[in-house]
Amino acid sequence: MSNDLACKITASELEVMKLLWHEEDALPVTEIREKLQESKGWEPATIKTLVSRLVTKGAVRQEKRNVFYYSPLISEQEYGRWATQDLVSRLYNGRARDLVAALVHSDGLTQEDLDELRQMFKVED
Amino acid sequence: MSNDLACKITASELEVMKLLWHEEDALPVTEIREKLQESKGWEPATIKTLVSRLVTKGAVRQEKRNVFYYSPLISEQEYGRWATQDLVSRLYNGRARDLVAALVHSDGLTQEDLDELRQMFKVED
DNA sequence: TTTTGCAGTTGACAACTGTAGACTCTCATG
DNA sequence: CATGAGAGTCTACAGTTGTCAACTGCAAAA
Repeated sequence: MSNDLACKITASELEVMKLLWHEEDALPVTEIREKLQESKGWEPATIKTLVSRLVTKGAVRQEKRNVFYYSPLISEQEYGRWATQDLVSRLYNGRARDLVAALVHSDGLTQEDLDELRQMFKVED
Repeated sequence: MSNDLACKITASELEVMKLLWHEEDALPVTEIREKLQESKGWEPATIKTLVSRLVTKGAVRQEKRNVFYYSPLISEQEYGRWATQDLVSRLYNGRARDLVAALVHSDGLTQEDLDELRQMFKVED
């Protein structure tokens, strides 16, 4: 809703973002390639395309050192909020509580989850 | 995750589903058209396409009376669960509680929401 | 019965996605 | 300095999505 452009991250691209989010520093493609090649079985070309598209979309920064280094321009939290809000507005007419309610009433949460959430709500006052 | 085929409902198609979900009975295209034409500004052709695609996908039943009547084959809850699970698995590595946590820690919930949720968690034991 | 409007079906077409090959240029290594 | 690996860029191509027009028949109105 807010950050329109940067947020149209597709499923495949998201995998790249997740990798970048979990690293401290910017990564050279080499490393991105290595990790995703193994975990996703993608060809190097595919990975290069995804990274490029993310750069074009403004979701990733390309920083010139010897070789380009890549780091996220939008944070995981930011994207998470956006994606969640998107779901909420598309499906629950903007009523976020309905999303939680649906989650609670489905089998999506373990007892442990519920406990932890209850805890969270206690503190969150 | 579960109902793979029927669940690949796109954003536009979802608008049709939402309309159908909020009706008791099956609707003839006439009515679907009227309502969406007004609320979405879509051409009749567009609406017909969306309905057809939903039928093809098995998300909507086409029932022959004088003219075809349409009704949802998957429920709003069912789809909601699927979409939520999808988000959770794509973004939060399957940890549903993280989604809720993100929601709670963002500004996505009003005080009222929080109250109601707290209530829900109390009962939900 | 003829006409006409609209439901239903097909086709269309551009943009976006998933996936990947090919080409070029540069840097490290021999 | 020459060479080769691989980073970066371009191109490609099929499938999906958002939008819609054109055609075809049926059923109601005239």
